[in-house]
Amino acid sequence: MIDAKKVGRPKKFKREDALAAALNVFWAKGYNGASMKDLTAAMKINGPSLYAEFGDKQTLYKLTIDEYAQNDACAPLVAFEGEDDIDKAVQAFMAAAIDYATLQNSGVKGCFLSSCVATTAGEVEGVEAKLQNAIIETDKRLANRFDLEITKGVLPANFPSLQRARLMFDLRQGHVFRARSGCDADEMKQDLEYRSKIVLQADATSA
Amino acid sequence: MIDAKKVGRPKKFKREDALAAALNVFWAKGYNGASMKDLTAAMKINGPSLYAEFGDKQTLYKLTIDEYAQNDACAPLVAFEGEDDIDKAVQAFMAAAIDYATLQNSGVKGCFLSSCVATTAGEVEGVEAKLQNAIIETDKRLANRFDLEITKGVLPANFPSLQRARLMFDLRQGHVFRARSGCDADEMKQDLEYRSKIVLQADATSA
DNA sequence: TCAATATCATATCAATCATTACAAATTGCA
DNA sequence: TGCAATTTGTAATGATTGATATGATATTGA
Repeated sequence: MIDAKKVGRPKKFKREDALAAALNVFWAKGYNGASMKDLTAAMKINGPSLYAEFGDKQTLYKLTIDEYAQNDACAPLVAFEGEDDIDKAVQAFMAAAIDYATLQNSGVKGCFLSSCVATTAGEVEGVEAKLQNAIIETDKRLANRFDLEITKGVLPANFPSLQRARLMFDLRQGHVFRARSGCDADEMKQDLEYRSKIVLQADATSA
Repeated sequence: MIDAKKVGRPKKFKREDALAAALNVFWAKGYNGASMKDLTAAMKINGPSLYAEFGDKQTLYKLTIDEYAQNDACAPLVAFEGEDDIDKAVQAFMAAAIDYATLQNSGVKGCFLSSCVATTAGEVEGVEAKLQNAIIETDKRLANRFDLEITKGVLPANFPSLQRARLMFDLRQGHVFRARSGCDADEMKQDLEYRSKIVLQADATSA
């Protein structure tokens, strides 16, 4: 079933590679700033091939949003979930987010969703829902790890998982906005230890 | 000197009103998504008049960025500085930022800088510097208030003003991104009391 | 009343936009 | 070897883009 030989002239591109290239173009120039000429050039694909494979520009755009949400945006989450110690895990999440926002091979900076896609939230149909979904899912996934730590006894039973998940996510938005604006990664990482502490401290709601 | 009568046919528009209208168009559609047709219609101005008054589209865009940075973006800062009690002041800042990101008369949501202008950071010359400047100035202005509270003895002498200023600013980015994505204002305000607490607590760096 | 001046409104410019016909090219299968 | 199937490459589509050239219109000062 995989890569079954088909009749007809073979494609010159891999769908996933073309999609990744398109993502980079949209990330760098935004939806409206990216022309079909920009896209076909970066994707190494012809106009007709692009339309045959991805529909039209708007459909391609939404596909790159899904691609980013399912892959790229997960990198910090994977770092978060892969670290055993919860304090190191929080720091790893933030460090990964900062690195990802400043060290892209393509040279683009920031977060595709918050620094680019957000612009089209009111204009391109369905984008607002995609953003909303990405936010909710990330909040949940972060909170799940905190819940796990509660069951393990590392975090207290009354630890407000979702509240702290939202906190982590919002701090991330600050980082990626700063990154898009040219802020230095190391400068942002200076506060990491402190920020991890406030995310995890148990008694902030009282006092 | 003010409003001096000049020879010639009088202008039909006020510069500041036209600029505010242009800001709303860019805010809603982004720089590339906003056409000159959109702009002239919203500004109630003719093409040639627009070019005579504001130069070209890019110059107008940069003017709206300055306009926003000097006026709109200051609203939460004014709320922050106008409240005597520091805890209430921090909450007022965040509440104002949330309100401003969700209750625009024009219907646009989020923050113009982080939800729209950021997209053009790498493409439109000078925008990255404007963003960088806005960030640094806001950080400073927030920190100044904390420094004042230190001299008043309300906050301890070793209170890390700039660190907490950055924290406040980054939390704000989370709020405005959520707002742009359609998140409810009241939902975001639920965490305000807690978030103010972590911004102001003195002993988070130790422990 | 009439120049002088400045803005308004309309029409238009070349360039670029997203999208698509059309024909050549490349494959599998009969 | 030739046909059917599929993609590629080129070129062209009409629409829209940002920006102007032109002339009518409105106001001031003499």
